[in-house]
Amino acid sequence: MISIVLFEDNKSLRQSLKLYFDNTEGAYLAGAYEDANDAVAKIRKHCPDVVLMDIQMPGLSGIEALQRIKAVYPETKVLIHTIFEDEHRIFSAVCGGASGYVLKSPDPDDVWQAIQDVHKGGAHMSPAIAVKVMQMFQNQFVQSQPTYIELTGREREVLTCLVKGMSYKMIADACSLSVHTVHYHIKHIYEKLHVNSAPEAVVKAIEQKLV
Amino acid sequence: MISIVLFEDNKSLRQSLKLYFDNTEGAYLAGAYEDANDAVAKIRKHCPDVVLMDIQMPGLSGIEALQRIKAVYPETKVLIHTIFEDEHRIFSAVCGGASGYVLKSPDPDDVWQAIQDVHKGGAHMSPAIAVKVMQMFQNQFVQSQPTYIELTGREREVLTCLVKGMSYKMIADACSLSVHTVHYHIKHIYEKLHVNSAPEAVVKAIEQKLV
DNA sequence: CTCACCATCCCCAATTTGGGTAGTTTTTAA
DNA sequence: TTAAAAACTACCCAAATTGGGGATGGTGAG
Repeated sequence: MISIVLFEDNKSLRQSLKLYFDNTEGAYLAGAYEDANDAVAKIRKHCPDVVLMDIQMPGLSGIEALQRIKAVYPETKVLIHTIFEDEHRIFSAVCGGASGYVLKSPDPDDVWQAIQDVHKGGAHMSPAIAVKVMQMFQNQFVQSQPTYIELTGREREVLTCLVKGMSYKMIADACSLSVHTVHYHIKHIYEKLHVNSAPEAVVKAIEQKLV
Repeated sequence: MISIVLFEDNKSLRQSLKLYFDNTEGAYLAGAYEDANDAVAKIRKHCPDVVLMDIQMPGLSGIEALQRIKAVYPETKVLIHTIFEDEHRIFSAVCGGASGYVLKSPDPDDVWQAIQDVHKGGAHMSPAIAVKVMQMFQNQFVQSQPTYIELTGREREVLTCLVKGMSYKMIADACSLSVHTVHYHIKHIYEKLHVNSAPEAVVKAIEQKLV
C-alpha cells in the first residue's frame, strides 16, 4: 500500500485523480490539496510515501514546496506532475531533489506507474523530460574543444598539486622531488598550456579538465 | 513500424528478443549481432530507427560502439541494454549520446516500451538508472557549503582578474589602479579566503563560485 | 565622529619564473 | 636490437613577481 498526498490546484483533475487512486489496488490517497502553502505541515500530518506535486499553483509553487519539503523530510519522495517541460523548471526540480518529473497525461496509469517506480526507490521521468535531462547532462560534461593537451605523468601530477594551491616546496615534498625538478616540470607545463604563471595554469587546467 | 538492430552477445537472449520482436506489432528486427565490432557498418547497411546495445560483449564494448555510431550517425537512436548499473558506465553512456539506458528485465515489454519512447523522440531510463542520473546531476549543480564570503566591490573585481590569470601589473592596468593598490586588495582577499597564494585563491574562488 | 572601504605608497624577504647545463632512465622508432 | 627521442632528475643564476608588514589620506554612511 503506497500512501500518496496530492497537491493540484485544478479541481477537476484533483477529483479525477482521487477517484482513480481510490479505485486502484495498492494506492491510498491520504490527502489532496489545492495549494502547497502549508505543504510541510501536510506532510508532517500524513507522512506519505510519495507526494504528487503540481508546479503552477496559487501561492507557493511546486518547486518551492519541493525544496521546503526536502529540507525537512529528505526521505519523502516528491514526484513533479506538470505540463511544463522547459529546461529551467526541470533543472530546478532535479536539483531540488525531486524523485521524478512526470508530464500530465490523459492516462492516469502513467502517473501510477511513476509512483510505483519512485516508491521502489527508483526515479521516473517522462520520455520528453528524460531526453532534456540527458542533453543537459551532456552539455555539462562533454567538452567542446578536443584541444588535447598531452601532459606526461609527472607533469599531470605536478599540475594537480598546483591546482590544489601548493607551492613549489610543498609539491616537491608531496611528489618526493627536489624543488628544482618541480621547477623543471612547471616550466614544461607552462609551455604546453601556453601560460606563464601558476594562476593561469590553474584556470586552464580546470577549464580543460586536465586534472 | 520501428526498425531495430540488436547487439547482444548472449545467444539465448538474442534469440528470445528476436522471437519477441518478430511477434510484436510495429517492431521490425532488421539485424541481430553477437558483437559490435562492425557496428558502424551494420548501421550503414540497415539504417535502423533504434539500436539496442548490450555493454559487455567480446571485442568492442557497447559504450565504445555507441560513441562510434554517434560520431557517424548522430541521428540514430541508441538504447543501452545491460545489467550494469554502476555510475561510470551510466555516465559514459549518457555523455556518449545514448537515448536511453534500460536494465535487462525478464519482461521484454519493458524494452519494447523504451524503444517506442525513444522512437518518439524521447529518452528512457530504468527507474534505478534515472535515480542515479538525477543524483549525479544534483551533485554537479547543488553547491554544498553556504560559506558566504563577503568581498567588497573592488576585491571581487580584483579576484575576477586573478581568476583570469592576470598578474599584479595587468590587474592594475585593467582596473586603473596602481600595483600597490592591487597588492593591498589581494592581501585582503587572501585574508578573507584564508589562503596565501594566487593559485589557492583561484581554486577557492572557482569552487565557491565567488566570481 | 567614528568606522569601513578605497586608494596610494614604502620596505623587505621569500617565492616564482625563465634561461641555461647535464646525467640517467624510459619510450619509441628504425 | 640498437639508436634516437622523450621524459625525469638535479642543479645554477638573475630578474621579476609575490606576500606580509606598516603608514597615510580621502571618501561616505551610520
